[in-house]
Amino acid sequence: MRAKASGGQRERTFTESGRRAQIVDAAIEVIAELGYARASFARIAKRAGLSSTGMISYHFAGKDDLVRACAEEIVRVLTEFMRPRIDAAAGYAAKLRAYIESNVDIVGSRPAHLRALLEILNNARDADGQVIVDSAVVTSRAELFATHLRDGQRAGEFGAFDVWVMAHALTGAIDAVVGAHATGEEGEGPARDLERCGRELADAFERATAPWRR
Amino acid sequence: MRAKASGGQRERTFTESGRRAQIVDAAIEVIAELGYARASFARIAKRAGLSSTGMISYHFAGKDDLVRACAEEIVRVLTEFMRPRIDAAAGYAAKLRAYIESNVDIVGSRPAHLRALLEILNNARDADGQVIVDSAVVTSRAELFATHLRDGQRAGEFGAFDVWVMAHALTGAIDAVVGAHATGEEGEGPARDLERCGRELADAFERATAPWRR
Amino acid sequence: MRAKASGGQRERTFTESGRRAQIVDAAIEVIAELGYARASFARIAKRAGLSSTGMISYHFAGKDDLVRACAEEIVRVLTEFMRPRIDAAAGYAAKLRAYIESNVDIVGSRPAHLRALLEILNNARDADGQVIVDSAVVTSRAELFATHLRDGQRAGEFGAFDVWVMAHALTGAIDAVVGAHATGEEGEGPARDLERCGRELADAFERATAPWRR
Amino acid sequence: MRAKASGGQRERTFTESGRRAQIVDAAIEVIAELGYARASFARIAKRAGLSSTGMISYHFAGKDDLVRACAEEIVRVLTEFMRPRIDAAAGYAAKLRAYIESNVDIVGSRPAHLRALLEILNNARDADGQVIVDSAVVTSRAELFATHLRDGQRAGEFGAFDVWVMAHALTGAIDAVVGAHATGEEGEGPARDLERCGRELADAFERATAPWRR
DNA sequence: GATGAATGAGTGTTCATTCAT
DNA sequence: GATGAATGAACACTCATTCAT
Repeated sequence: MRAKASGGQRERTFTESGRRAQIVDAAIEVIAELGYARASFARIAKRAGLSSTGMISYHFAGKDDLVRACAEEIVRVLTEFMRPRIDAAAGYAAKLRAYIESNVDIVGSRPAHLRALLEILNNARDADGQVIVDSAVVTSRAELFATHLRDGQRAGEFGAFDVWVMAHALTGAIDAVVGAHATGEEGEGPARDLERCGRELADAFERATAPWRR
Repeated sequence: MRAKASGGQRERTFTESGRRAQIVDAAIEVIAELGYARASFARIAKRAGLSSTGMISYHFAGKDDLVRACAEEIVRVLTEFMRPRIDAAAGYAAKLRAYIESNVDIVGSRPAHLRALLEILNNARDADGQVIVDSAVVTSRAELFATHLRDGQRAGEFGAFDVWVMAHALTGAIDAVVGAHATGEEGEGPARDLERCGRELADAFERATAPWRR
Repeated sequence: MRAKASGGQRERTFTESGRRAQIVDAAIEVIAELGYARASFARIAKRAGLSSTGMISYHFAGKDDLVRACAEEIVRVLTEFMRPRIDAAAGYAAKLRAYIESNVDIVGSRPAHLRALLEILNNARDADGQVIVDSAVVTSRAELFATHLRDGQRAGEFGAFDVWVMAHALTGAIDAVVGAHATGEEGEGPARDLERCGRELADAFERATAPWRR
Repeated sequence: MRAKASGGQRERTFTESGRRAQIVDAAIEVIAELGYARASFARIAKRAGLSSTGMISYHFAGKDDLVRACAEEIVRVLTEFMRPRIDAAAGYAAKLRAYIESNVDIVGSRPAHLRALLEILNNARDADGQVIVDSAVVTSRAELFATHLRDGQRAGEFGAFDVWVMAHALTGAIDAVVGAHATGEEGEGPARDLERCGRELADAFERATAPWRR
């Protein structure tokens, strides 16, 4: 009787897709604003203009399912934002810079999506304490980096560092800078605009990854 | 009837200190294992071998107080581990390397402490959604970095990067590498030992921060 | 997911109104019987035939909200009982008598409502120790008296007493007589029926308020 | 081993009496300030400068016992304050006036004692919901009034009212005026000083009780 | 399809009281 | 005499989920 199980490939009616999208959007907003722990069905339903939480349970198999749907939607939106800029760049180093800069820039146009994604990646666990979306999203991001870095090394555009370490350092650094900026903590010094932050970060990793004589 | 408020300066009896320490240790373990959101008083009490959650409330003014006590204990332990190595290093660059390497190494000897600290920093908020331990710990970490980097720049050991961005990139990168290693996700390639990860990460930031010709 | 906040103007379904009324009735009974302090959600739920206290929280925003709803319901019932008799009386003195007598009589038909109201007025405070329903009910009662007395003085039906003192004396006297009668304490002497008590009290205040030569 | 059972006639050592008195004083203050429901052993112990609530349980058989001791102490103090003024008055009517006026005046010199007494009378119940101090204190007050009024009637100083009703009206009126004044609610008009309130109230009951032609 | 009332386990916290020391 | 750690029940309240309608 129930649709549920977002992993399934059942086709969805328009209204169901509409409701699902509406709920996912509301959930993303609430998670971004209140954090994962405080993002209850009740608050999400209120934000979505729904009269009861039952509606959410009706459309999603459970909280895990909803969270996964949110993560997928966020990744879709972020990718859509970053893809063109990365594609436009020529060469591994340039693509890496495009990735970093666009990832940082995104905090300006989609701050909620980014905050929500970080919340989900850091906190979402199922009843057994297992991470919910990690393998589907974050690993792929790091692995994607790793692949890119390895390819760039082979092409001679990068130096001889450990790609696994560098890939994770990269994701962590981006998230931290973005997070610190999003929470308004800008420290002393000249007002920090996003573009400059992105450029600085890209500069740092350019130096870290550039070929060098060992 | 307890002075509670960890900030207080009331002297504590031996038994009370013992119980507090016991509870803090249990809380750190539970937070590390189950994540902050699932670390309830009930679970912490069970882990500590306590008969009721009331006992925790008896020794701590509230969850916030317990969490702060955990953070302080973790920082104390981590500092104790890292301090000698950092002090032994001579020069800004060497000290930075010592910090990074010892911070990564620590995941081997105190994995729970590190995981718990990250959980707390990322998730612990009070009823109003305000971060609980940030200013006392994480900001000071980034600010400490920023100060170190700025001093190093003046001494000519570092290049002309933005210290705010670099400091946050540094903390984020360390936490990400450490976190990825702690969760057992080691990707492909040769088995990654911690020391090598620390060295690689230190290498990367050495290149990123080294003086260069603009 | 309920609009809650009894002040809200959301329309309610039939079932919801029913449940709310049912809970309010149970709460009034429990407060009257056990006193405000002992009127916990658990006891109210049991009295209302509900399976859990969560149900009460579902229909009311909190204990304060429930208590306010109780006070409103009680005032509604009491007003319904007294209004016709007061309206039927002609002149300030006669209306005062009608108020006092009907207020005392009501203890016969709605003893729980009266006891509960007194309990609420005397004890209901929020977390900060602020009175919950005072301004809405009890003050208005004393103020209403004061206005009535002042108008009666201007019309020459009452003497030259201080209206503030008299108004509070009036409310206090009514509540005390009603309370003493409700708790079954009737002292010695002939069995005291309610009507006679009301008449005696009205007589006393008639003498106290009647015009006199200073 | 334990002293306890305040009703008992065991002689007490000096320190024990001292501790008891100290606890009773603290309890009276806390009840007056926070209300009966919020006056927990923990708060009373803190106010008394005690390190644990165990101390209270050691000296009193339970909360009921402590509350009874408080009521007795309050009545003792109030009586001490009022007795001389009442004794000095000659005649039933004059004594009644002295009682009312001194009772109102007392709010100026012992506001906490009065508030605490009202809190106890209105709220203190044992586990079965039975009033704790009523028979010992409040009834005696009303009964004392009733006796006084009856004697005055026989002496021809009072009219032919029902003494039970008048006695309770009197206690209720005094408590209400005193309570309203103590909570700062003074309404409009000229600043209301206590003496004037007492005089007004005494005037009102003088008129209500004075002999009249039926 | 959709609703919203209902559930029961769970949250942190406070409570009066006990008891070994 | 006195202490303070410990207890366990109770508190109001939130949670994700279910189910008759």
